[in-house]
Amino acid sequence: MPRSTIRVPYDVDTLTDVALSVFRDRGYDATSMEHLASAAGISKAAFYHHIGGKEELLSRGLDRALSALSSVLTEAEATTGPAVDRLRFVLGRVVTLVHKLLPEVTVLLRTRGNSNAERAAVSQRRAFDRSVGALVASAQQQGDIRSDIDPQLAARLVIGMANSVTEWYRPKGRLGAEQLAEHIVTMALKGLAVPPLVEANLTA
Amino acid sequence: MPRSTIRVPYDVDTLTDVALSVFRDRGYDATSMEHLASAAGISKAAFYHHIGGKEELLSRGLDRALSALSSVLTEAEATTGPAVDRLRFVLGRVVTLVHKLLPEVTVLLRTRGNSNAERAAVSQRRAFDRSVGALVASAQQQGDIRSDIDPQLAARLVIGMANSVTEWYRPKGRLGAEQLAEHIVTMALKGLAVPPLVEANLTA
DNA sequence: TCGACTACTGACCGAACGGTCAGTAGTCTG
DNA sequence: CAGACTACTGACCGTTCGGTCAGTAGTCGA
Repeated sequence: MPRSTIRVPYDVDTLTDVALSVFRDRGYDATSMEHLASAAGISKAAFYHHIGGKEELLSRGLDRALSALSSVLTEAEATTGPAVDRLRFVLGRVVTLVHKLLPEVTVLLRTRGNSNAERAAVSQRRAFDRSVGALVASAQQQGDIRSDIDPQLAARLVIGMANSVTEWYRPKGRLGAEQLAEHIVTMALKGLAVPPLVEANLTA
Repeated sequence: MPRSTIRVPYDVDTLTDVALSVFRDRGYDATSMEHLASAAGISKAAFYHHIGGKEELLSRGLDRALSALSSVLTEAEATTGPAVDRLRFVLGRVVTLVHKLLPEVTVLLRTRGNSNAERAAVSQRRAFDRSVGALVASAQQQGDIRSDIDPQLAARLVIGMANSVTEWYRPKGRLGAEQLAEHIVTMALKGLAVPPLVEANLTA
């Protein structure tokens, strides 16, 4: 019976969770190490016993979000099949990811590039957007979505809609990740659908 | 011939412009008064000759964005006619407003409520979202858009898409406010359109 | 029971912050 | 050209920041 009583020591990941939650509420720059310490219920110095510094906490959060985001693009459903289906899959995954990693994604989206770590994160985020843009372009070439919009613009709008979930979503709410994803994917693909008239299947 | 040579003194509005532009780039909390001073080309103390403090600059920016936003709802096209048309109008206006007041809206959207002024701004923003939600609900009741989505959710997604422009738009780009608005309004209303089958005009 | 180790604390450090102030250079009025 | 006024500067203030450090309480294996 090792850890019988109440004391459960903190570890790096748990403290990162605490920090990201506070970052999401107050913003990274407005959060002091004292805020984090009191949120965790320990002293500021105890925090430094586990982590290297404030920026490390940010980096860990950015890494979590970015690695989850980039792994979406390597999944089988994102690399095979018609581009529309791949786009549908990626967009749905982005929504569930925003839902599962709310603090991490929120912090990522609000990063302004004030340090090297932040700049690297911003450029990785842009790379992801470009990948989705390429997916939109493919779907356009395959005639499955409208071509009267710049693919990069369409990608940004659709991703922006998915990301906007971070602005209002509260985990306590009764809206689950799957329903949320379905609504957003539906809105996006209906918004990009080819005009529902006769010409669709005759051009190719 | 009063002001013949080079010296043009700063005024409050111009310094607010400078400040909001830096706030947009670095974030409010990561911006020091020294940053603002050097961006304006004057000393920090000179800044304080014109303004009361850092938070006043933020408040002025929030006021600009919020008053422009709320005035949209009082315009004639937003208060008369079918709810879909009013929704279309409001959404288009939001996009052109984001375009015209980029720094102000960006700062508003990133406000986390860390002071009384910020908290007031956040609640005004929420009130605007609710108004758009009510507009969506009316359009649903009038049968002009899909009813299989919560009106508040639809409003948030559509506004989130419009707001996401702040994340990537650069004034230097060749995409104008009107084209941008048209694309976003089109995406949003196609995404919310009633299913394009036979039943649409027969129910009422 | 002892020494080693882990998790932690309170007191403290230099730097950077928002903000102030005494003074000055230039300009406009009479 | 005197006096008042506006726009501004550099030096400075108290506070808060991220981060450090010497020490301590509790827990472990031997």
